[in-house]
Amino acid sequence: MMKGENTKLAILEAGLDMASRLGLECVTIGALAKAMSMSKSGVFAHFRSKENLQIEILNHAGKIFSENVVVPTLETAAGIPRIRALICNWIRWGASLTGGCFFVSASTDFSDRPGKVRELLLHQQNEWIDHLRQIAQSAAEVGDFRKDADCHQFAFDLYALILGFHLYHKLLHSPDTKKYQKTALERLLDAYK
Amino acid sequence: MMKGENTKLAILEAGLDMASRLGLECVTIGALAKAMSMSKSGVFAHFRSKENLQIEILNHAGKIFSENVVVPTLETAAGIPRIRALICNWIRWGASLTGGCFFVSASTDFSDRPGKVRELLLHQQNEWIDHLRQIAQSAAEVGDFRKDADCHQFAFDLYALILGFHLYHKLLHSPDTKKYQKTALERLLDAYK
DNA sequence: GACAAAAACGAACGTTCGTATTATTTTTTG
DNA sequence: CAAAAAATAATACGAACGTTCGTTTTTGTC
Repeated sequence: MMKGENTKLAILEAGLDMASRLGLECVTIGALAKAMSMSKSGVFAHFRSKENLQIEILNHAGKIFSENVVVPTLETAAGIPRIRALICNWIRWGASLTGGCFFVSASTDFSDRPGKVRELLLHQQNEWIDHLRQIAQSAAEVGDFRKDADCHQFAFDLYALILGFHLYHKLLHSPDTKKYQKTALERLLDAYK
Repeated sequence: MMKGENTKLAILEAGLDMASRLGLECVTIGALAKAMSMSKSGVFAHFRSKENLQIEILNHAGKIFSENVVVPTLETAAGIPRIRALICNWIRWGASLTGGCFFVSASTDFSDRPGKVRELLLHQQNEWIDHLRQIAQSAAEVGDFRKDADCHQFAFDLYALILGFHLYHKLLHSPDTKKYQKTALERLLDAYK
């Protein structure tokens, strides 16, 4: 009753990392079992289907992401400081997984795979983007951004910046990635002041 | 000698589209055979290994991409017009495949899959980014950009913009994607003038 | 320590994966 | 039109896929 929850969590942890590397679709129950030194059926029993496993990985990732990236920024002053904190946390989150940000992999992986997994991912991504919009909104309210700043546009701009960082960092291994990201962020913030 | 080349090209065409949807790793010889109404072994014979198939899809995509996206812009005046033409062509290229830009899928798919495929992809992406840098360079030379514009930075900025467009368009199906992209592009170009 | 519940296991199911070998068709060429 | 060559199909292989089942081990409770 207790043991079960622990191993399940450990499986999700391993599954999340594997998904960050190979994509959510390529997380295999057999490989997961091998990584956990468990039997295939032992792993399977926790989820009862692969779709369920994917959904639980998605939810687990969302929980961690919220706790480690989003929530801590609420202790930072609203406005530009909070935006900076969010980017900082996001980079740390990406670095905590072998394959980088799990949601970037999952998003490209499932953009053409209809089903419950895709629907949940879509919901999570919309929430994330809405959060980006909200922090822009509060930046406008505290005077860090113009009053008439287009916050939807800002969410797009910031997410694009993040995706660029991810590609340069994870595929190209460009040593200047951080510099590019910083420069782009400063220019972006300036544009909304 | 003739027939073979034709069917091989048709297979690559189908494989490219499948890869844009499911990712290059999930392009399966069996599924490809079904899509072509051929036998598995008939498809296999053209490539002799899956890794070869992936490499040939990658090269085929690179050829089409060069012909349809990069080369045509050389007829446009160097500078900002050429940059606009490139974005325009890139969007059309993305729309020509069911799953959107093949290289976006492939890049996230293979960023953690060592091997020849990843090496080739990396080479292609570096070439692409260098091309982005070059068109910024020529924009600086014709006076559309500042003389001291950081062209490496511009390549990063523009690619990030493209990735943002891809996500908004392909996963979120946001109806405002085009608007966001246009606004971001104008601001980006302004920043380098 | 007994006992029920929970968790993990091992074996097997049918299917699909990539690949190899062998046969048959189709196309090109002399 | 037949011979040579190329292209496709047929068949089979071992491995891995997700899943099911029945059994065994481990765990928490009285």
